[in-house]
Amino acid sequence: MLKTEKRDEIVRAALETIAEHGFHGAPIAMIATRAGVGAGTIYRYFENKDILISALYQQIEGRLYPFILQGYEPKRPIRERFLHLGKGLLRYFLENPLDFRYIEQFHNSPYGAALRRARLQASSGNQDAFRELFEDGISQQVLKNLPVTVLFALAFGPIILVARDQILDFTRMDDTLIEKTIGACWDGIRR
Amino acid sequence: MLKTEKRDEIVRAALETIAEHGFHGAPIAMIATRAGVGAGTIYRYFENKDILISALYQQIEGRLYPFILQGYEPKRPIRERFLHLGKGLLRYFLENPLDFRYIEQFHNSPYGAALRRARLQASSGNQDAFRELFEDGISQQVLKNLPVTVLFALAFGPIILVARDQILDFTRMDDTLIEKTIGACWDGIRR
DNA sequence: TTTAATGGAATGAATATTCACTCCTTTTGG
DNA sequence: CCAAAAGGAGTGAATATTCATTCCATTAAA
Repeated sequence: MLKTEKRDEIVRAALETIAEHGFHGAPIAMIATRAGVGAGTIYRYFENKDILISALYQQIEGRLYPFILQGYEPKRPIRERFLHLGKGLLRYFLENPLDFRYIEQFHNSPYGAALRRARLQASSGNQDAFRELFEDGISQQVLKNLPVTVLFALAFGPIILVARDQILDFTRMDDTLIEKTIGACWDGIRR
Repeated sequence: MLKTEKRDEIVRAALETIAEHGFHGAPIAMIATRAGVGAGTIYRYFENKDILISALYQQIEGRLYPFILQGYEPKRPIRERFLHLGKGLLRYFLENPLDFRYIEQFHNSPYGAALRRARLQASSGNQDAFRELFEDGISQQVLKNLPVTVLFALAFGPIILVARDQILDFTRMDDTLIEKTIGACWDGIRR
């Protein structure tokens, strides 16, 4: 097996295990077994578990943002841009439940809080699409005049809950329902 | 110290510790110290850690629902009822950050999923206020015709994110802002 | 043959849980 | 009314388990 393949196997196994059982139900030994690799081998690729966890998060972001921004046109009207981003995000979550679960775990842990705090300072360059959209929308008087954090919450809160529900098998979202849901989010933020 | 006081001390210490550090950053020994109690004592009141965790969750629900339902009038119009419940919920979360953090921890763990799954079967008698409200609203054509799970998401998703933001010190919500936020949630669910 | 990579047993730290004992309150017997 | 005994809550050191991480004998690559 090539070196990069082995690394990928480890990352994949870590994603699966952690998404399914949480950080604390995912011992290194279990990840190693699932990756078909010795426990010690993991430490040849990642200094320690924390670093593996952070690297995995970054890797997921590296898939998520390009997916959402595919075909995104920053010059179009606010509404259209919002629907694009919102639907993209929800679709990504629904199609990649492991990534979604992992992101949730991450954000509900000290890692996540630290990350967000860091990003409040220097904007990270990817979430900026959203921030910019909201700021544009406010100044054009298309969106409600609320703090950006609140607009974020109105837009993404429902997406997160809906995704969680589907993954736990409490709902099944089809394309029409996705459309309607993001439309409803729009109703929440628009003026 | 009376027996019930001691039990209360244990529960209080567990809430503090878990809300602050998560389930796994809250060893029994730490909870015991904070409660001013021997580690073994906890096991006189709770069979094991899992049972303590569940009991604590139920206790929080036992405070939350009465708070929200205070002054709630099931005969009033849908909109009014929704604003009442929504504002009540958000206020409770903002005023009781430990409870909120705990609830979040709980729902993002296997405990939470299991609980919700159980409740889908036999409706639990307290969340029913919300379910009833949404079902009424749909049949009266006041609310969007969407699955109840989606309406839940639209209504509570933003509340949860906004509460989390304030607790992590990313926003500060005052009364006006609470009002506007719940109003925006209403815009999301109304037809 | 030499070097690097690998696997997985060994290690030690952290943890939940148990249990033998202490101490105080209540009950009993005189 | 008092002293002795019983009951049971409380304790925290001891135990058993679970982990992340390290180490080194073995294997593969060069």
